[in-house]
Amino acid sequence: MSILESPLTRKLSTFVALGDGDLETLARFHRRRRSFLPGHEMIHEGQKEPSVFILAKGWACSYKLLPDGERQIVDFQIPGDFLGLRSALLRTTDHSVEAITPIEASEVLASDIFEAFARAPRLATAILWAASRDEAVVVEHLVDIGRRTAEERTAHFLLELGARMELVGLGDRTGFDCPLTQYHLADALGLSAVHVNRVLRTLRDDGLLTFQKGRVTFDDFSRLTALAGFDTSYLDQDGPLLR
Amino acid sequence: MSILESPLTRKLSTFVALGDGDLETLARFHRRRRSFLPGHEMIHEGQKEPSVFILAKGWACSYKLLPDGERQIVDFQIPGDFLGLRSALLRTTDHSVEAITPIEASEVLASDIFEAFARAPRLATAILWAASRDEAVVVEHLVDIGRRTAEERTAHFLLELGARMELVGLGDRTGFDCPLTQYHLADALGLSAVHVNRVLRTLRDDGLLTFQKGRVTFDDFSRLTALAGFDTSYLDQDGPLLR
DNA sequence: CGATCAGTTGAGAATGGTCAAATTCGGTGG
DNA sequence: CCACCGAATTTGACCATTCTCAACTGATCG
Repeated sequence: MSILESPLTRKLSTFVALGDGDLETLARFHRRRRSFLPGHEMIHEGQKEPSVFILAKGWACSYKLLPDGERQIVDFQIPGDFLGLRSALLRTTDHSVEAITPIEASEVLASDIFEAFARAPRLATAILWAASRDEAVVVEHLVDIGRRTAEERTAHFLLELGARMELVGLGDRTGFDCPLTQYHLADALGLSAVHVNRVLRTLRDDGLLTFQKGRVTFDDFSRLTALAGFDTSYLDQDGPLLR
Repeated sequence: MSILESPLTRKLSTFVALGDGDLETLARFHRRRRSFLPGHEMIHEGQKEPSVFILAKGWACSYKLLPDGERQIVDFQIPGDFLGLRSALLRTTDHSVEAITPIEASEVLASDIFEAFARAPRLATAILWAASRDEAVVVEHLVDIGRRTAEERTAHFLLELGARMELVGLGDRTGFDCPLTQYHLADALGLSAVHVNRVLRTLRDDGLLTFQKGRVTFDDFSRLTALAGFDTSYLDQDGPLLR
């Protein structure tokens, strides 16, 4: 795959048009190709040397574990997303990242990123934009868990994933392929797996959304966005690409 | 107050020792002093021109409102914190910020920050560190709401605020002055104000923590941290300043 | 063909919400 | 100094969302 069609390039281009120098620097990020199997813990909480990856293929999740063994999934990462970027500057990594599917990723050294900041300011801005957007996603996730009912929350979260998949060309408003289990959803949404199951059932029975056999189908997109109160503006992705 | 004793300088110095050039650039951030009264909405969700402030005195909160009028507070800002930094690169601001107490702050232009990146790379790194730390705080807040019980959550949240206050010289492990109402806490913790009241009561009755008359008192710091499972490492503040 | 893992369903319990009514407390004006 | 006001806090009674435990189904895989 050429750098021009990579999910990350596609995503960053939503924000700024990248020049040849930017693309060249970006290509240099992709020299250390690595593969991981499902379940592999790519980044460990407490790690002293930060690792940063760019996800090219597959899904991962970042999470924190509590003393009692409970898990909170902070976010899922899809192609084009950075893994571990936030911890690049912290002296110890504050979360873990696990491969959900088989993964192909590029390992990036923190020093490569800092060099890029000096060499390709346009690209640097785009990377900071991606980081800001990732944080906006986490903030909206916080709102999901804090103030939305289980149904609104589930609908909102899956709509967001759909919008993010669409941005990298892996989905549209009919739905997207989704390798998550109901346990993953439960740990992300702060619910029990049993309750997630019941919520998915009522959403399906109401003709709103189907989560089955590795695919999320938006059965009634407009009623679903209304139920969830979903407004894409926080994703800041209605840019050059879409308009 | 000299730039050397400002809460922000104190905080950033935890991460790197700033040189004269850095301090000079930092001083230049403080040219536009502004004051706000309690309740004033300093930053509005949906705003097209981003505003960034550095908080010198007082407390603020960043939040999002839902269609049904419910509010989720994302974070409280205390002296030394940035307001609106995350939105500096997004094309429309994704949250609002309101003054809780009377506030003194410096307004910073996004362009000033970018200039600083070119001119004072050490300072730039420190600012990115502060932004990463802010995000780590939001992530831990997500864990609070998603996977901790109301009591653990309340204890953890107040312990975190205490640690942050300590970093800027406004608190210690006996407690800190805190202008929040129980409604603020409720909107931050994803609980009802009534339940927050009950939780605070049991924490007080158990001799763990007192939240009263504008002050949070840690009555039994070690039992409290044990209950909350509080580990400061995500705050990444055990740096030059403290050891 | 067992074993394992994801998904389903039911019943009862618990955490936290809602509604409504005090009570306290810091001001403010008389 | 005192009466009063509004905001914040407190408490009780009842309700509902969500959890836990437990059992059962169905698909996949060596």
